[in-house]
Amino acid sequence: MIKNISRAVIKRLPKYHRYLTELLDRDIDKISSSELSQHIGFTASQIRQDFNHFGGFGQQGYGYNVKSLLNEISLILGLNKSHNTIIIGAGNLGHALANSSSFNKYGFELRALFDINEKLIGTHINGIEVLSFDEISDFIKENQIDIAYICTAVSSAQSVANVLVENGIKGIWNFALVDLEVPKDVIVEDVHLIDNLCTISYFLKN
Amino acid sequence: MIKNISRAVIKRLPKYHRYLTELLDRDIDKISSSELSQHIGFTASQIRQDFNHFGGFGQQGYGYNVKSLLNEISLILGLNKSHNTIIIGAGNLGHALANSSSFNKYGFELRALFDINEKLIGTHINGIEVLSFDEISDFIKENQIDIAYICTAVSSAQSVANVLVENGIKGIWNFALVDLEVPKDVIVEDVHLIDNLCTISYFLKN
DNA sequence: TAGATTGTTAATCGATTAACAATC
DNA sequence: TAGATTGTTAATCGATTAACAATC
Repeated sequence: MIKNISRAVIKRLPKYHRYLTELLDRDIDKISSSELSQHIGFTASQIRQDFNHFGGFGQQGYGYNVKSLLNEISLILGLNKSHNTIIIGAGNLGHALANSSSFNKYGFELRALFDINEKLIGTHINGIEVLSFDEISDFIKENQIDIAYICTAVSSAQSVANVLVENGIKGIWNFALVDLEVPKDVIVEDVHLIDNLCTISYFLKN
Repeated sequence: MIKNISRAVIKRLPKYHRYLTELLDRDIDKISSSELSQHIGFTASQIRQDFNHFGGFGQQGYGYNVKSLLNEISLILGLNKSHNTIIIGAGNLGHALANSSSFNKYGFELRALFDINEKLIGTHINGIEVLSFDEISDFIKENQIDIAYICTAVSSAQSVANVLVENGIKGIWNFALVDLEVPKDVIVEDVHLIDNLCTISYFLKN
């Protein structure tokens, strides 16, 4: 994809993906932008614009073929191939993420967890081993890891990120409440959960 | 607040809050929009616009007083008073959220977890009891619960939401991968974690 | 008073929506 | 061919940025 697609568009793609998967499961093979609009909540116009950023996937007078549209969106999102992932920090959150089955369905395959706590090292979570953080460099290289989830305390998140970057990790999913500094070719997605609660709190008042 | 403030503005407030708290901890009592801009990454112009949606908190020629600005933002977000919360679903994710200490710091106080699994009922997580889902109506009324976190499977999320709504809950933090249908006076914030991974996957390709 | 920085208006930019010609 | 619905251009809307007068 050479064109610069806005982040807003990209953020809508997973929702399309999810709903189209559901349609496919229900053996529905055709959908129009207006039908999609009713179910998904975006306007039909926006839906057509979104798809046309990547080329026309539909057919005039007919609509979109569910299977091929889903396939195109999977390709755009890079979900056609699987990703090897690791978790750094095997605390409660690391545990929860390691146990999440839905990531596997999308091809995000957890290869290891890492921690510095001796008591955790060597244990298994959902069949995946917790390794010593000291081994992370070798592990990343040997296992072609694409994406790392940072589930550590705030105090160690940046130094963990540095190690990840040094070892060539290009995708970081950061759960620590800190803005990581990384080279700009490294993708960081932050999940600052407390921000969500603040939003709820704001709207409860209003 | 009568004016309709855009969601984009609200979503930036927690970041201001976080950075101002840090400044306060470092005993810095004054900051200008341009200094704030350097640290936080938004433009100085946007920062001033953001604050002026709620009234002028600064002083010309001086800047903003950290303490009073932080106080104003706390008030806007409704963080001056605490919120009673509950978690529905005491699985891995429920566990992780129950153990998160940062929510307490912002005044979100967990009062109970609920589950239907007999083995979990009666146990404690981080000192908070897991109760039977059957008791939820009484509990919500007796404990003035404001916000509920849905950490159940997709299949039960909507029915859980229905029960919450019936019992007057106005704020729902939904971790299940489903779009809940609720009356429009109920605030729902979704955390669809897989969407984040899809975004990372997209940008890794590009 | 002079310098600094806000508050606020105007200009720009980008995203969404509307409209309709193209075409299946 | 007639009807339906896309692809695409144009219009609108909203959010961000720039500029500067107000004022501490």
